[in-house]
Amino acid sequence: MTKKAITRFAPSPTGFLHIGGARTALFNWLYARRNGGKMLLRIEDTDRARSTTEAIDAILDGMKWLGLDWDGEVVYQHQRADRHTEIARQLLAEGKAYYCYCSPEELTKMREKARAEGRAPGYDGTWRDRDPSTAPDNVKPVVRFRAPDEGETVIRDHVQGDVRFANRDLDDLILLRSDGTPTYMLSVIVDDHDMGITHIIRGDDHLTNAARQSQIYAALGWQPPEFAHIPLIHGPDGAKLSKRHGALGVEAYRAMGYLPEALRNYLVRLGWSHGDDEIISTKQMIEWFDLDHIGRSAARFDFKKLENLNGHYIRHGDDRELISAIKVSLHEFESCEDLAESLDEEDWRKFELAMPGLKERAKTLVELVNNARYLFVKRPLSFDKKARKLLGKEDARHVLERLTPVLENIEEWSVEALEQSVRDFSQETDIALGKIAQPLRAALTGGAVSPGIFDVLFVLGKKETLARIADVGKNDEL
RNA sequence: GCCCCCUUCGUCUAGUGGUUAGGACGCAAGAUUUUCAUUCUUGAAACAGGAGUUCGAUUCUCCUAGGGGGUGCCA
Repeated sequence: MTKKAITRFAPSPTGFLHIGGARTALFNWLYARRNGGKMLLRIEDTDRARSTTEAIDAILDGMKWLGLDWDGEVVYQHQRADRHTEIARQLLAEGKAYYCYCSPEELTKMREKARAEGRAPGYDGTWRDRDPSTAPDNVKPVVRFRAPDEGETVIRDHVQGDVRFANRDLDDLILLRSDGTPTYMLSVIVDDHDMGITHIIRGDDHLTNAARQSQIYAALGWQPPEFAHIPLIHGPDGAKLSKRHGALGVEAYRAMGYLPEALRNYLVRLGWSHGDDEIISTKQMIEWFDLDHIGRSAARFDFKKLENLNGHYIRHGDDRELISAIKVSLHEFESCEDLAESLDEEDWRKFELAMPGLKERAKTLVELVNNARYLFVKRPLSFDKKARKLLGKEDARHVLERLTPVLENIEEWSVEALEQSVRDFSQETDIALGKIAQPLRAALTGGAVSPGIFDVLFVLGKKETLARIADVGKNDEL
């Protein structure tokens, strides 16, 4: 029996969970779930100055919202610093690491010089074999890894294939800073090893690190995990994702009215495929996900496609679940603050009742909520330009007058009965249905666009419907 | 500069040493329709360029161009 996969998602808490991170988390999650394994969560906060608790909260919150749950407790990397330094000392004792007394200024000069001469701009090994007794005593040293200087390091990557690096291009990286704290490069290795990680699935930007890390694994005599470096996500213009395009935190997508399942579906198709399948449920993702079908080129973020997928999941969503999703985030929807404050039990009941008609015509939850406004407005309604135009016509108002008794006489206020009666009225009076429905829509919703008119009638109820129609008759400004 | 990676419709992608190069989003046209949507039908739209290997390359190799990543006492 093969060992169960243990993956990890290891964000650094310097900002929110952006879309690229979310996809990395999703891939790790899917791979673990697919293989009956575990996905661990580790916060890479070794850079204390840049790590914030707000960022940690945002990341955890984002993952929960996306439905990506992790196994076990969250590991905070900086809390394991002692263990990391212990390994650094071991390397030092074995001669696989050494003290370096170069000042930051010297290093900068070194880099500039190398660059000017067209060489690889790494550390030149000044202290690699130098006698520590010649060290200046006013300088606190860093600890550097003694990397092999010849031969090559090859990474067998599940996405990128075999990638070869000449060892002379990889310099002696810093393990321990001059203040004694461990760097990311040391910490990841120790933690991944100690946590029993079997597969590292992370962004392409770590590919070079993988080579450096595998050298350290070798020095330690540890077996490196399997690697899968996934391509980055770019903005619509092909440049690195920035705040201008899609590099928003996942909570921003929630605030824009996207559903987590839509985002998951969109994200999984960005770089990974399963034949021609586009609409993929989470259950299917877990069944199908593999490393072999991850593409090697960067993908651009396309809001239009996300929107389309979101519309699909809204249309096919369960009414009650959609209501819950709206309840959770209504307060953060743009221009919906008023509703977040004012909706009462009865409003929510009507909202759910109207959902079948509403969900057919919204690509985001925000759009859906705004389309539902006619349900909550208080009489007398105000009318938009198109509604005014519709109701401004003499004969349109006349139609409403003639329709009123018909509606008054309806006993059973159901969509079917309503439709039957209005259609009969249309036949008898020889007035086209459109000539009835449009003024009616304007009178009842204040606009020219809405769900099916019989839905509107039904959800509003007899009393409110009649009252809104009557309001139009009394309105002199139309 | 140096190292590494990538390149199929506008976008996400499938695919194969011989295919009318497939799907999806978007776009266009049409049908349905009480508005808007939905739904359905149809259409336009791609193998970056150049060599080579081969009977035959989109597919394999090399080069060029373009794009991306790395190059920190950041992660």
